[in-house]
Amino acid sequence: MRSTQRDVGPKSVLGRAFALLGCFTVADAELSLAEMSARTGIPKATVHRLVGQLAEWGAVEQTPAGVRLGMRLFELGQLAPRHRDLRESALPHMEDLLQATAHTVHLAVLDGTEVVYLEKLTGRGGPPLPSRVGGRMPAHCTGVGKALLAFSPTATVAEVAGSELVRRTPHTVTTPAALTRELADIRRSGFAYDREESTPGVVCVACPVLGTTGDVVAAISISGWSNRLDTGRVASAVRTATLSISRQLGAGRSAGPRPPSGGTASASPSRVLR
Amino acid sequence: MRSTQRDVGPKSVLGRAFALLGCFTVADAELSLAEMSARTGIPKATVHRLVGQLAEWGAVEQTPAGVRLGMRLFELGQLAPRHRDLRESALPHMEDLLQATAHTVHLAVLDGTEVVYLEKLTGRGGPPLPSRVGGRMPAHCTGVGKALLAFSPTATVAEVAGSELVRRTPHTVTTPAALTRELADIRRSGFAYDREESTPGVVCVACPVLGTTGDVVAAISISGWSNRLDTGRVASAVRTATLSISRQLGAGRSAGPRPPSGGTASASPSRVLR
DNA sequence: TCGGTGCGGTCCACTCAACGAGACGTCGGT
DNA sequence: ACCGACGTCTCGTTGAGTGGACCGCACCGA
Repeated sequence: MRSTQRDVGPKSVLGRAFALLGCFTVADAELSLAEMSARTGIPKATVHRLVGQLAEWGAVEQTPAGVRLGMRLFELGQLAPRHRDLRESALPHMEDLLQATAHTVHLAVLDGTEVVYLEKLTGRGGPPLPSRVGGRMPAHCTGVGKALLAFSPTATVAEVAGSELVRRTPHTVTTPAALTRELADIRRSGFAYDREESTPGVVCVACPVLGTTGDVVAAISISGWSNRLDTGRVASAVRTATLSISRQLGAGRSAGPRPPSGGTASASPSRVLR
Repeated sequence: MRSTQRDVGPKSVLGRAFALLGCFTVADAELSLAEMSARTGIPKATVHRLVGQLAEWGAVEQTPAGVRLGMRLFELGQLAPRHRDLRESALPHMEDLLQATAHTVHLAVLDGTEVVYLEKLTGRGGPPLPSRVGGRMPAHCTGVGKALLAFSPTATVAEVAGSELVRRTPHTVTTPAALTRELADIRRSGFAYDREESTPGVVCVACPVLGTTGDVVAAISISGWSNRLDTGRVASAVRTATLSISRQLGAGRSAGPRPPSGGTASASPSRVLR
């Protein structure tokens, strides 16, 4: 056997450093130097030195048991504008939704062909969901993902349609044609549904959050057991929340409206969503 | 004038990269290459190259207007174990506190002589607070900070007492003696109060969250206007929440109880907090 | 008690990745 | 047309980074 690594990672210091940080996952919160060396293919002497520098700055912490991600990364991550501005505006409304419906509320943005969850308020007695703040899911099989795609530039949609549409449940949309059709529906109605497409027995409704220039910046959803959550009933609450947030986002400073660089798939998202 | 910089930053690539990332603050969410160069003292050609590498990995994003922190940092930051485990256990209880009292709820940990806020649920109509998720405050003038210090190893307390106790309001505790005295009170009662010591007109109650081995890992507080929040009334609710969280933390996997390496200031935190 | 094993940590001569002064094209303001 | 400020790119130089080898230690089964 030729060992499990063989990254022969990037030659740049930064590339190596990021490779080391990338070793950590939810399951592997704490690793030994030797393990990091094995995973990245970086010689242990180098790992030792790099980890030392990372620790000096607070990106990782050295514990008796090994190395783990440090607080400084968390602090820095919280400064990421895409996250900060949205969370600030959205959180109160998300809390309202949680109180009103008692179901799990998600806030997510699109990144490539995946969604990244920025916030998650878990409802009591809701289903265990694979989502996690800072976690990723394929866009095509989630409510938030479809809400985001429906109002995204055609290029973005094409990228997703061109990628493999992984089947996660029997109900997952797995053909580009079906996806395109559904996105058109979402554009018309303003609502995206996930009918047990990402997790069996779980449904959700999602609505897009529009920025000042009318482009999608995020999406919010409510999820719950398919037999206990009436998506039609809570849909308007979700839309109300997203509209409030969109309006609030206008108040934030923005470096002037950016030119609509890539034709949006819809005629005018703000029209149908008024 | 000799320019405002003069960092002559670390010679290591990582040091420079971190210096660049450190340029960003809440106020400066988006910077130009030239500005980053000026602030760090790194030649612009180097900044250009490093930012390119950082962007390649997603640590920063290059927009037409400049450079800003990227999503990848947020994602990584969410994996920091100290944050993740705590948030998972604490958030539901924090939501309960918010619903029950309608006041702002904080979750924070100690880092050096400062506290870092891990979570903040803002109550309706509460005072505008300087705290922010991922933000820092001096430990000696906040409720959470004192709750954390009271049950921290003596070395930690000494470090804080030895540092300058910045006066933030007329009520701020600014002498080591007064601080030590108050910490003893907190150890006895299990409650830490902030009586307009960090922000004028704002009070708060805080309780420590204990880990499996009985050492403090975090603190939770409720804050509000001094004339509208009866700290004595909500104190027991905070304690109940922190006790629940402490118990829940035991359920998480931990690499075996670590030996109590540094004598704790209190006789036995878990006794008084039972 | 003793060799084997895997760990974190250290050393040091080599070398190539990182460096940065400088040149260039392009804006936007005057 | 001029200027200044910016992002970008080039290229000869060099020292920061490298990694094979080694050390001391803790643990474990023989």
